Amino acid sequence: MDTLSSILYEGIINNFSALAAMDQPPNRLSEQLLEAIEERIVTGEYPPGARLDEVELAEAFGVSRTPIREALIRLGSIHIIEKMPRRGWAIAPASPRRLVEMFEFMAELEALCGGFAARRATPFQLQKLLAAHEACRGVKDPDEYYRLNEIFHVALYEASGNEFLIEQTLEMQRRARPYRRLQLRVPERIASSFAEHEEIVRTILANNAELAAEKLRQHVMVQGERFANLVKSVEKLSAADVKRPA
Amino acid sequence: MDTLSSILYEGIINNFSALAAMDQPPNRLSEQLLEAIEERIVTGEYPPGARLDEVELAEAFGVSRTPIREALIRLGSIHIIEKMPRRGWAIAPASPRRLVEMFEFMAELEALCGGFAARRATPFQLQKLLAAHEACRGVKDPDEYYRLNEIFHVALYEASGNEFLIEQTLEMQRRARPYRRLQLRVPERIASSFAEHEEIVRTILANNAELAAEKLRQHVMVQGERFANLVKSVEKLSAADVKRPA
DNA sequence: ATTCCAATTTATGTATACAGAAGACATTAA
DNA sequence: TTAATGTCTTCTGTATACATAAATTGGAAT
Repeated sequence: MDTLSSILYEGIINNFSALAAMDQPPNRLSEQLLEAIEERIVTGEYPPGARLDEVELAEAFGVSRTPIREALIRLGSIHIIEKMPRRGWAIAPASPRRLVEMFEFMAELEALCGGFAARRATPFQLQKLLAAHEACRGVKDPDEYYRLNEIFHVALYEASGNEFLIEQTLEMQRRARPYRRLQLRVPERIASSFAEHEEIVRTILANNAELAAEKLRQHVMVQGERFANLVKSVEKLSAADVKRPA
Repeated sequence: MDTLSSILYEGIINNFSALAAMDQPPNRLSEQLLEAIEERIVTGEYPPGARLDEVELAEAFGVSRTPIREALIRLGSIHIIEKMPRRGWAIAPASPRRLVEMFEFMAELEALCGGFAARRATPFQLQKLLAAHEACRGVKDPDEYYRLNEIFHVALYEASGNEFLIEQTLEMQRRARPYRRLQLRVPERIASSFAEHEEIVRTILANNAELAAEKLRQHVMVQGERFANLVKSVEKLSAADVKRPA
């Protein structure tokens, strides 16, 4: 399906000599497995409630249980899956409620970044933010805009000047990304998104922390516009695919 | 030292037959190792910056690398330790700046919880919050107050009603714990802390989200009162204890 | 003497083997 | 027919063995 899967598939064929050798800078078969499994969870290939059997997964990916275990443990640590006693791992149901809470939290983190940025951003950071914003101007292609949009947001985080906050927000962004994928990226949204960015940048440049925070909260949550859709789709997905919650 | 260590020690002596058999309901040697290692980190036995070598730990606890690895991976997932490429695991070193950023972030999370609690807490949650607050009344012993204080704050998180936020804040609390150790807990602080709690609870009960958030920000950051001390001591500590940053 | 290359050692990730406990299934007895 | 007990199979956790990549050290050459 994606490059990751094909790499892994390649690995199976080559009995992993290729994969093991391929390991560029970032080693970690388990890392790739983590992402692969996360991907499958998010796409619904492994639906909420489904069991994740170590042996099955190991066979499916053509690896031993060890890296699978590692990946599962890490997925468990970020609460994407849960371990039931003697029942193995299961995908934590991504309830609509949880998604809302997650995005609400994300919105607050971004608001925090915006507020800090308005108060403390250095000229250099503001310059980068502005540049990232300008790079979005006139972009029509949704995928391209999506990419540049992420860069803009990262620039915003960095303008907060709090390394710790930046790390945390980046991680949240990563965690939320799988679910964002479900969102329809309609072209009409691009214009309004860009307009909101514009306002946000202005507000930050004007050192209006409160307003910047509020605008960012709105901006992230406006995804709630299509959020209803997202939640609905997940709801259907859950209702349809769950075999038995048992 | 603690029961956990002694259990593990017992296990070493008995070549783990005892331990393996002891495994009441919650098996998991790795779980115990996780707690044991975290304990040692929190108490400062493994200070910030220290390396955690898999084989050393395995030998120290008399177990194989596997459960140690599992524990380390989990500690890494919650950012209590970090894995440096080819340098093994290490307890995240705490520069004064990073500590400030961390507590600032923590303060914002708590403020968030407080704000949400003021807006949405259920009567039951408020009741629990109030109970946790009352439990602190009149407590003189710093350690005991510290313990009850944590319970109060957890009750606050839970009153936010956002599961995701709760998880995140609890994780941050856990993450910050190793560094809190450095704080001097002076008895005089107890009274003012309690008074602040009192105000916070009142404000939340009055549904004043903005003010509750602000008071919590202050409350957590007042640790900044002794924060200067903390930072200073860490600064000295860093200067003195670090062998070579390499 | 300094630098570069090679070789040996160490560390880290993965595979596999093993053990113990829990659950399931079947058989027997009441 | 149902319940209980015993066995067998499966599953999960831990240990160990192995392979590879990186780092360090030593030697040689410039």
